[in-house]
Amino acid sequence: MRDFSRAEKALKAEGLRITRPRLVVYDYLLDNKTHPTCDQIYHSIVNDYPHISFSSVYNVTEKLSNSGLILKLVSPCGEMHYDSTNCFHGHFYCLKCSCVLDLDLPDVKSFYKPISGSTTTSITISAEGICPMCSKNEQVN
Amino acid sequence: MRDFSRAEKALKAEGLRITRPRLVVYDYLLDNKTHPTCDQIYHSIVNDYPHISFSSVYNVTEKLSNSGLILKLVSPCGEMHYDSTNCFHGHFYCLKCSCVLDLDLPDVKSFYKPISGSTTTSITISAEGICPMCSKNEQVN
DNA sequence: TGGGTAAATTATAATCATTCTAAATAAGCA
DNA sequence: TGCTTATTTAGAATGATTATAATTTACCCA
Ligand SMILES: [Mn+2]
Ligand SMILES: [Mn+2]
Ligand SMILES: [Zn+2]
Ligand SMILES: [Zn+2]
Repeated sequence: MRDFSRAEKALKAEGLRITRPRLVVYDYLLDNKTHPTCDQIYHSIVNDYPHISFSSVYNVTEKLSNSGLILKLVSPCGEMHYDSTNCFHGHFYCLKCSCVLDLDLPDVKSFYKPISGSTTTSITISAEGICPMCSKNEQVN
Repeated sequence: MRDFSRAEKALKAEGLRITRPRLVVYDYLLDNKTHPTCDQIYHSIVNDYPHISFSSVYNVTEKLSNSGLILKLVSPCGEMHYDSTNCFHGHFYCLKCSCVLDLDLPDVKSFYKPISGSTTTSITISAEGICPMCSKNEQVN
């Protein structure tokens, strides 16, 4: 059994009920900064927690992202990835292996000018291309 | 019958075959800067061109975006929108009415530092929130 | 100008990530 | 401990997009 204390603390701080699916999914995201999809989360945790359902992974990621504990990212092909690093940063999407990498970016508010009369909830900066690993493999082939 | 000369010229310049679906879809996008989805494009043009198929709208937008004539945008909920303004600019996605608005942004290359060893194909900057129209309507209610 | 050929279109079926539904279960409070 | 309500769960449904395969068309060349 893993130590879920960090996940538990964060859930409590948000006033969310402590449940096994939430602990397992959130702890997985805290430990794995790979920006997984729900499918990847499910398959990564189902061995250690056989009773978890696909539905719960979807429900939990939805709840956690609505509460702001995690980020919900949409890839260039429209698939949803989740990220427990919830402070502002950009993402690089590899067109070959579909991996998602973090980008360090300067403060975005310095140049963002909202449309007059609009309210902005979030800003996203992303890039797509070929990741270092795939670039290396291409040279070999 | 509309004047498709601008669309035809651009298709020729890209070495693409001139077909009715391509002319109709591309001309529609040149005239309507609303960032429509394939579904919206189809329903907007089907009255004037009853023989067009859904498949063709998907095929044409795919072909035009692969050739660079149009941009393919992915919304925060993962749906694809198309834009005949193919130079760099950002987009604002309204969470209420799902409209997509253009954002003027400074040159992005000034602050983007690619991950070492990676190749970048494109950079995207987007914001989400409530558009001016929806903000105004909210005040009334 | 009229085939020939590869490309594009079309209708339809298939895919598949995500959402919905409703019954069973469990968290948290008194 | 028991109550109330939120959460979980399995399974079905959804819907945007993609795949398939037959028909049609663009356009090159003789
Ligand atoms: Mn990240
Ligand atoms: Mn635009
Ligand atoms: Zn890669
Ligand atoms: Zn709006």
